[in-house]
Amino acid sequence: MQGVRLVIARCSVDYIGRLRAHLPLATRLLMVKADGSVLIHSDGGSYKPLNWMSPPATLRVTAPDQADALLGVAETWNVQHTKSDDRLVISIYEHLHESSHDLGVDPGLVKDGVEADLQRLLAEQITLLGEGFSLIRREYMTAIGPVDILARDSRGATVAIELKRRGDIDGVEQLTRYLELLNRDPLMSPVRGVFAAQQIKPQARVLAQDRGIDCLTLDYDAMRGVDDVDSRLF
Amino acid sequence: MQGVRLVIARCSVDYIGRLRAHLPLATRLLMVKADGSVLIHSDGGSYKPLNWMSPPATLRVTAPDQADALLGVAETWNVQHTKSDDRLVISIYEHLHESSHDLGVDPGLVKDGVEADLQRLLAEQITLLGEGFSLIRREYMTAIGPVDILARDSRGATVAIELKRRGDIDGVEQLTRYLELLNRDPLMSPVRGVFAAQQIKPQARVLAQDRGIDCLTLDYDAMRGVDDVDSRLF
DNA sequence: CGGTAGATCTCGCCC
DNA sequence: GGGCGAGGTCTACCG
Repeated sequence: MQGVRLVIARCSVDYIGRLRAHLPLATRLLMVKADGSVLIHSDGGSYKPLNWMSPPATLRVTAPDQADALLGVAETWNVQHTKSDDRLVISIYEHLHESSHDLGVDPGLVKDGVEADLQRLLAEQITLLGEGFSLIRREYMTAIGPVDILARDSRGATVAIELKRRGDIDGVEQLTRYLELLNRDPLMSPVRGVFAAQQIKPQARVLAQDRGIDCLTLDYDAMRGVDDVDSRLF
Repeated sequence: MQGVRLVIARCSVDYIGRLRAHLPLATRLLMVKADGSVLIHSDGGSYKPLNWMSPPATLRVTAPDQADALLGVAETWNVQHTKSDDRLVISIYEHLHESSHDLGVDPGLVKDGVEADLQRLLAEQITLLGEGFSLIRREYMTAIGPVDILARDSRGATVAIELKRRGDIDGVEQLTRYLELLNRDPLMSPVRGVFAAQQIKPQARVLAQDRGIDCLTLDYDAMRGVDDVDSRLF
């Protein structure tokens, strides 16, 4: 099968899998995609459906059992995830609308301004950290994960930089773990830390200060302005 | 306006807000909800739309400017978030299908098996932690957040329990912060920690052990089996 | 309103 | 496939 199928129906829904969830009888939009995934939307909420089944899955439509038939169920949709025990059971009481549409393959979303872009720009403009700074490398791998940026300051000391769009307490914990590890290496030690983000929350700033970590607030628009115009995505 | 509007159209999309994102020309499903929110779905992916605008928002349809008109744009949708500068611009090249449906208010999802349920069960079955354990209280508030469960062991010592469905390294960090704080209170100290989860990842277990935190794996189905049948949701 | 933490998180990368 | 981190995270809850 190909394309997306749209159904408006009065239905109730039960999900059994990582947890259990139930939707009482109401009119909803059911979206069935080609990969067997199903989304159940109401009029409202955000982009997250009320309930759903992730792909890959298979939809099997059956007649309701006698008990359900007596309650007014017209047909039962069994949506079974292909790789797990996750299951969605949709009881259709009334079919109000139905249509199918072939959309074709989507070229996909192009993003600009995510953490990776910020990292690229800061690596290019490493002297934002201070005069005489030089880049050692981005995504410096360690046993417990990658350090966003490793640099050298004007006196030759190593600096580990943790980069966030929004600087939260978790980011400080993350950088702390990296610093602990890096400072165990006598060839690397002493390594100091810089917590750089577009916005740093007060509590994160306090925790960073408490641990001797410097904070740096970044202006993405200004950094992008410095960047070569040709390298922009659009 | 009321109800959900479904449009199949050849379109391109630009989002400008917390970041920038672009969708090249392709055929997609546009879902416009009563609160002005818009979802842009392709045939594939999971429940997350390719692009979207969260409510509350307003949709304003205009004629394309001359440049866009020459490129084949039939109409331009401006979706403006009501409370921020977030904006979605949808360029409609071809309207392939259109329908509107009144869904009414949804009664909403009923869940069973989330962390709150696990917490309630563990509080009721506190001796799962060991013989002679007694509950002090759930959601014990501190300045840095709530401790999931505070209990007393058979020797009268205080135990802080951090509960997760999936025990990750972050949960151990979280519990460590709580223990640090609680142990600063001489009336409370010494407080030891227990990290309880349905599944505990190896790295989290190692970190917990390193910090003198006990780990406990929980069997939700067994715990629910012990629970009074009448208290179940469905 | 900000801070904290959960989520059927989803998504993407890299080992 | 598992582990790890980002996300326009979103969402609920509590101060």
